[in-house]
Amino acid sequence: MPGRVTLPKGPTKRRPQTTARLLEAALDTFAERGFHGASIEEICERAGYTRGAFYSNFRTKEALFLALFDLHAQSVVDRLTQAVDALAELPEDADPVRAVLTRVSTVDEAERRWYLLSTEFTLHAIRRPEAARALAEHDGRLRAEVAGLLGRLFDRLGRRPTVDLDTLARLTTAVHEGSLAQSLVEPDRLAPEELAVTFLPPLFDAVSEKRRTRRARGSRGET
Amino acid sequence: MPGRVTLPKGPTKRRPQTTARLLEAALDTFAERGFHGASIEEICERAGYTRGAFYSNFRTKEALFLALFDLHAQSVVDRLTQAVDALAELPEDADPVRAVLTRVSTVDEAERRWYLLSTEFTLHAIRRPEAARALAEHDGRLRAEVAGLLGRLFDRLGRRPTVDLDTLARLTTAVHEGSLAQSLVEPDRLAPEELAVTFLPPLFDAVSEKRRTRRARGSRGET
DNA sequence: CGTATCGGATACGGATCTGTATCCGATACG
DNA sequence: CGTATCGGATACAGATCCGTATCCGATACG
Repeated sequence: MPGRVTLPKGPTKRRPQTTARLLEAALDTFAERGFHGASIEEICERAGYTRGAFYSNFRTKEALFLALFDLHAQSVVDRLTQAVDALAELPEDADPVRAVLTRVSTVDEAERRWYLLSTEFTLHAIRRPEAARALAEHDGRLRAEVAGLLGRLFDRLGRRPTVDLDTLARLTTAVHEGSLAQSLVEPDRLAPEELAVTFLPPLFDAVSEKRRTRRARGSRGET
Repeated sequence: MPGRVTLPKGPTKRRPQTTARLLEAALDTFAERGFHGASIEEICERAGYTRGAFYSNFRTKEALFLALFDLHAQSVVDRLTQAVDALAELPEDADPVRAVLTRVSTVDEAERRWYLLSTEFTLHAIRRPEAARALAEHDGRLRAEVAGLLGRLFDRLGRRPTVDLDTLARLTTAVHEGSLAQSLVEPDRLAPEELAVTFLPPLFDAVSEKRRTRRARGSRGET
């Protein structure tokens, strides 16, 4: 009884290639037309395949959508993790809050597409409790990451938060999403990082207190 | 040939009735299925008409969508205006911030539908610059209302804001929308007013200073 | 070199949906 | 009481789109 699970013998090399292209085309198309507005046909066309290829790789349009969401969700988490790591290597005198914010709130085309996609997924989830659970789970992971980042941030600032970090992460996310939306609607009226840069520092300050001068800095001990 | 513009003589009584029902059915349907997902046919069905009635009252599905948005957008402004007025009649010792917040962040079914609709409209606007202008204009009116409300709020608190009220209104909106989204995705994990109630008071405090005890309670504070 | 198998293309049936063009009943008005 | 006009229904033609069933070429492997 060897683990002969799913080891095909024929020509089994192109599959990931194809799925990848389909996913990419799907991202473009969903971003342009929205979930319902995007037809499977157009997605396949853009990817350079026919519908046969699609149904050979995904069961339904929704499955494709979920796969796409998972994929990019993961990339967001990664990006945030990088931000956390980068924080450690920041010069001691830099303003860590601003550093993180400007890093996080760049709005390139990818970010724009991702916003459209994830917002549409949120709408989808509000209507479908099952999808809502999946989304909540992902948001939870993301939020944990944000909370960790905030923890380190306070640490560096020599302050101790007086509120639940998870809840503060919720707020931060809300601000980020909300202001991203506004800056996408009025690209030349509102810089995407403006709200966060303006209000988060004083807020962070307001919901934390100066740490009783215990516990020295762990990682980098230079002045 | 004087200005005989649109003065029909025949049976001209039912029209507003019909449009109203169509609009209502459209709100339901858009909320359930989304813009693209909702078919004109279903909307008419729910309203108790056929497609003929629709095309007699609207030029296209998008026109219907716009009309619906305008209608409800206006109702939101009204609601906020009421909140401002109600503020004036609050007992002197009440916490005005909390009072306003709980009033604004009730999430009934109507609010839910409105969120779905306006968010979808936002997505639509991000893709269509023309729609974006319309949305920006409405958001502007709304924001002015919010800014006025904030102004009165600070006034009552005996504080003077140190930041631009318009920008602060942007932030408030962002928080409201963002946290509304989160509470709709996880209805039993996050109360819709929790983020606002938790963080806005300390933030408002942080971005304002105690007023130099001059100038009694007039009607409105200038810079 | 033959062949089993996999990836993807083609072909097809069926379901919607959209607009328009036309028709009918009801009402305001002379 | 007759009739012009309006509101809305019906009928129709065209356009997608979806999902499946089937077919074909290519490759890994014996």
